[in-house]
Formats: sequence, C-alpha cells, structure tokens
Amino acid sequence: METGDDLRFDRGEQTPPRLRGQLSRLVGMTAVQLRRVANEALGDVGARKDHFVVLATLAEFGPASQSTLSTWTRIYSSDLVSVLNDLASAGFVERSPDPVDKRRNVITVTDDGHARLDELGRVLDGVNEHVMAPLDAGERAQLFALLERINARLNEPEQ
Amino acid sequence: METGDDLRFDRGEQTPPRLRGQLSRLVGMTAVQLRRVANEALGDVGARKDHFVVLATLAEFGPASQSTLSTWTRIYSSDLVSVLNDLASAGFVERSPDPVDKRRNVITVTDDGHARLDELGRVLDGVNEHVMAPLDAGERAQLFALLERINARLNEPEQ
DNA sequence: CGAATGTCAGCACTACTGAAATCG
DNA sequence: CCGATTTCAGTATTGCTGACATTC
Repeated sequence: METGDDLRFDRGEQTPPRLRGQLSRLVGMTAVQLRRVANEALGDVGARKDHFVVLATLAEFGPASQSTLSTWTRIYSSDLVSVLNDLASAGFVERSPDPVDKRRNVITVTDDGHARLDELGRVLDGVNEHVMAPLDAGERAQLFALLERINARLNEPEQ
Repeated sequence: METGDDLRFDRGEQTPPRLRGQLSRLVGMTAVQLRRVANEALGDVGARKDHFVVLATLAEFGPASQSTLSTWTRIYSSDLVSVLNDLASAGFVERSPDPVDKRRNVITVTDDGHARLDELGRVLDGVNEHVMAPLDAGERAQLFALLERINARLNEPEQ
C-alpha cells in the first residue's frame, strides 16, 4: 500500500503560500488550539471560560446588573443567564434584586468567588506560560500590542 | 432612569487586567471578527472559507485523494465531503475514482477552478488589506512570525 | 405608551466523533 | 482479518437572534 502511490507523498505540515498569507486562517487555527488547552485546564477544575471572565470583571469593576455585565464582558445577556446560574449555585456570586429598579438583578462576587477567581487565574496563568514559553517578554508584549491594534481596527465603525 | 444609578456608569470598552493578559481571549475575539469579515466577503460571491482552502491547496500541491487533502488542509475528511460536493457541482474540481486504488477519489482542479481560486484570492486579499491597514510591512511580518511560533508550540507533541 | 431588563427557545457555524460500506 | 478510504449521522460549543413578561 506504499509503493507506487503518487498521491500520498509527504507534504507534512507545509502550507501553500496563498494560505500562509491569510491572517484569518492563522489566527483562527491559533484560536482553536488556545481555546482547547484553556478549556481542558478549566474543565479539570469544573469551570468554563466565561466563569473566569465574569468573575474577573466583577472583581475589577464591582457589582453590576446583568445588562451592564453583558456590555463589559461582551457576553450576550442571553448567554449570561446560564453562566450566572452556574456561579450562583456554586456560591461564587450572589444575584439579588435591585431595590431601586425591580427589573434588574445586582450581581456581587462572594468571598468564595474571589477565591475561585484566584484559582482560575492560576490555572490560566499556567496555560499562558506554557503556550508563550518560546517568546520572551518583549515579544509577548509585541504580540499583544499588534493583536490589539488589529482588534481596534476590527471594532471601528465600518468604513 | 439615569440619576442615582450607580450600576451603569460607563466602563466603556475597558478590560480588567486579569483578562487583558489572557492570550486566548485576545486571539479568540480577533478570530471571531476576522472570520466574520472573511465570511461576509466570501458569502458575497457564494463561497465559503473551506472552498478557498481546498482550491489553494490543490493548486499548489496538485491532485490528491480526499484523505491526503484532509491532512494537508487540516479539514476533517468527514467535513471535506460537502466542501467537495459544492466545488464539484460548480465545476471547480473533478472527483474521479482512482484507477490504482478503488477506495480513493482523485481530486483535480479544473480551469474554472483556477479562475475561481484567483477570484477568491482577490476577495480575501482585499479583506486582509483592509484589516491590516494600520500595520506596516514590518509589523505584519512580525505578527505572522509571532503567531506562527505560538502555533508551532501548540502543535508540539504534548508536554 | 416606548424602552430597558432578564429569561428562554432556537439558529448557524464549526470542530469533532463514530459507524457503516467498500476495497487493499 | 486488519486497515485505509469515503460517506453519513450526530454531538458540543459558541456567537447570535427573536420573542416574551416584567418593570421603568
């Protein structure tokens, strides 16, 4: 099954030049892999990515309604519901009705929630360190800066 | 609904430091946006991302079986089927049985396929130019180089 | 009334798995 | 019999939309 097979010679991990120049492909492949390793690490401690995002945002900016939390985190309000269900039932946040506006809930991080945030932070720091090991501090800063500029461009009002 | 509302003061697009240091979040957000603009542009001419990937790979490396095409493109064989159905029914590739191994198909790009590849290439080049406009040539090269090193790290045999 | 908020149900896309049929 | 190839069916995750009830 090996000899005379002219369709399976090894191109290995090569990529055609036309594809190599596509930023969306390179970023996309990287994103998939990064998400995979991050989710694996978080899954080991029973968490998901959005748990960390919500806890970190609340810890930094203070209590908020779900709608403001949605704009801060860029997580859709509809998706926030199940994330907050998870966090609340585990005792990491408290979801209490806002006395001055009965449409809203006020979301607050508990002490357990701060501890959880620290735990998830350590997990993710480990992942980041492992992934970025080949880059020195200057290169890491440069990568972040370049990606943030691309991001800013993508978030500009179109045209 | 504005006065006395201490839950909605504007944090704007700020991001907590803990989140700003997460490579997976930054790359993930960038990937989502890049995919969106690329898909919009490709959708305008009735194509999808994988169509370009397959055509570009076949044009560069020559005819191949679906299984080798799968390893070259990193598209799962099961997902390749519908992509090739699209391309074949539009006349951009030919899927003919391999005479020396009746399990395989040989996939070949047609003349129309090469024209289509050029068309999609122009479309995507336009997208890339628009997105990377704020970066000069050196910065673009650096961004690609850094991402490729991260990618190589992620593709290392684990540990 | 119109607008905002939280909730639910569902869609589209993508990465991925499993199994079956055919053939080497 | 074992393994490779193509195909189909289906799962899980995620970004996103629409609708609804409640409240401002």
